[in-house]
Amino acid sequence: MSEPRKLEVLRAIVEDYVHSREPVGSKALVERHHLGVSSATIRNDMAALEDEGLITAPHTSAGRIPTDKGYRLFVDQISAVKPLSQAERRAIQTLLEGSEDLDDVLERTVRLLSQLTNQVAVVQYPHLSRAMVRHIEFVLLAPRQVLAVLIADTGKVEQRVIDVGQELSDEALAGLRSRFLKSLAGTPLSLLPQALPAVVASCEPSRRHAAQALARGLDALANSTREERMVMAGTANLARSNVDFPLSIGPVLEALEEQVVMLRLLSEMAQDPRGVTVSIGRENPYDGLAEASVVATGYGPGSSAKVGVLGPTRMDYPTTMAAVRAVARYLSRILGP
Amino acid sequence: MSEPRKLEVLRAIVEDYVHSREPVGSKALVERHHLGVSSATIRNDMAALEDEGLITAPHTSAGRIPTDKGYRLFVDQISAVKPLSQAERRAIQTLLEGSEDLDDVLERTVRLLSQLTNQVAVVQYPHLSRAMVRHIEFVLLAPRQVLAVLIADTGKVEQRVIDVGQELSDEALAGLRSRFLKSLAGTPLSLLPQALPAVVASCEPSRRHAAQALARGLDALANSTREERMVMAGTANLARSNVDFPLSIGPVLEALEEQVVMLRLLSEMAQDPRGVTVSIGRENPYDGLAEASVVATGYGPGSSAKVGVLGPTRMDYPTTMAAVRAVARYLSRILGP
DNA sequence: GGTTAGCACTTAGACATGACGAGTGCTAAC
DNA sequence: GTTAGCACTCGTCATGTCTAAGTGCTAACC
Repeated sequence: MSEPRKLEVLRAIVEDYVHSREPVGSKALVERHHLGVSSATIRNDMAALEDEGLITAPHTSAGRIPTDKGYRLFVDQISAVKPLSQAERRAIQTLLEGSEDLDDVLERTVRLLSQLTNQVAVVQYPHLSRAMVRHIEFVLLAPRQVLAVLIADTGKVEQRVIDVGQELSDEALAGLRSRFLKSLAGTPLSLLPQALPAVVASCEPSRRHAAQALARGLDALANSTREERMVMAGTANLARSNVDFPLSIGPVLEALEEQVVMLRLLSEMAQDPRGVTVSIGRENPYDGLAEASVVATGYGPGSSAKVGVLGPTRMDYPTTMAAVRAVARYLSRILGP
Repeated sequence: MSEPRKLEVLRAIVEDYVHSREPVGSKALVERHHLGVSSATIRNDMAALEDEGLITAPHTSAGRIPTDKGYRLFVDQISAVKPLSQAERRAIQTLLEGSEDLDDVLERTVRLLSQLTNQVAVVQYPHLSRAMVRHIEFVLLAPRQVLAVLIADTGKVEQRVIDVGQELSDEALAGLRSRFLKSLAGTPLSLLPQALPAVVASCEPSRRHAAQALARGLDALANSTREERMVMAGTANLARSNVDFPLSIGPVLEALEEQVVMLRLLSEMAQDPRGVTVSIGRENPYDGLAEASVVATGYGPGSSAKVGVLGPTRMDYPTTMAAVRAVARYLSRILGP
């Protein structure tokens, strides 16, 4: 029993099953792929694959379907990269280049990716770490309430209402604003936590309290909110393939709606700097996604933010991986310097 | 055959069907509701109701289920307002009061509403019309690119990148900014289109071109983007009741994802200033929602923005309507002056 | 040793059959 | 206008049978 042929059989099973959604038997296999051996031989190979836990039979006399482990092996060792068609590349390029706003870019990206893959696409807001403070604005909403706006040189704008704990005049606030702005303009957002105390210390003691509150607010602005958000598209694709989620797509929709779940999942996926990462079925930490796979990769500076696709474990991995990788590349290029 | 009893029968059918999801027969009806007449009489009434197109029988020997028209009559004439429980009222109040940001308020609102009704909740961003310009900021991203930020007194922040068509120095831009700001601060956003030309005219001729571009940008900021967006929650509830969408929930998800469809639907729903509006099944202009109903109402200034709930036609209208109305009221109060 | 052919065995799924029950419509009596 | 009674219609469920697909195993083959 040759080891290479066994892998070839696994590959054929995965491909056929992904294509037909039906358990694939030994006979159909030798017909569709010219393996050069008889169905009986394939049966032996299949029995071996089943012993290794790579495939399984839904019932005694049905064909085999891949297990999570089988998909894993397929993805890791067997599948070949499937380059995108010229048309697809062009579609990516033209669609993404027409956008201006960051929101706009991300929105177009998910739509594109979900159409390309016929799955659910998600993209995380890019991390701010390398961005620098371009501008800071404080607006007095009420005597004690200040709207703080932080504008980064990447064109990203963050806002938050802050209760400063003491009454401030417009003039006082303007003074604070110029002090903050002078000290912090050009500071990388990642260094804000270190830089803020000095600014607070330089303020007049009578306004120290308000300055403290504002500093805390800015700190939070830099680190939280947006990068903890994501955009999503293509949930309707889940319903189309509802055969693939026997238990109903409810839990999957719940996971998608609980953005926290998705974000943790994306950030926990092993960092493979060279390519896309795949999380298959029960490998997912969240139970609702036991029948789903996530294909994701990083983009942007340091590949820190993630873009990816979610679909049934029975998914066309090579194509999906290619699409995710290509989209991430274009995305990096557009958002890049 | 008494007319009032016929309506009573329709009411009973709707209520039982909503509760049990099963066609309801004449016998079960007299048992569950003490109507004081025999099942045969009910049968006569039912036959009459069927003739009028208010109920229908899925097959010869099954009970009856309401038609869209039947639901319509039920909603318009029969259903009694079902006040929320004390606990629910408190839940609304505490949950919504803890929020600061507008985004935050809307997000909490949809979550709350979807939990309250076990349906999909949507809320449209409030219209800006009455908001006033609080602050304007221009940031030079590149020699010709300006990031314009418009801050309204409602705490809303809008941003956009504008190509000004000519090179600007930081100083020049600061000059434009202060000119815009001085003229426009306090202007209602709805009056921006009229106010902007005067500002442009007051600028130095050499910067007229840039000022024009900036004005166009601000105009767009005030009128577009956000109020054309909506927030949504509870899509997972669709899957739970997938029995109610025989054709699969795919088309419904598509409609929800195409925000344009939902926004048009919401805005086209007849403006009943005194209460919530209901659009039932095939009354919806969009085919994918032929088995769905939308319960919505306006909120905020002029009740111009909409908040609502989407679910199967087989839905508990009285409760849903009460929840939507209550949430809209709290929302108006919080966002109010 | 690996490969093949053949055959007995298992099982899901499709189909027919019949009993049952829920529900209707109609008619005649009240 | 209401009621009781009865014949009739269907959907559902349980049962049984048959077929096609596919396996596992054994014995022969190279």
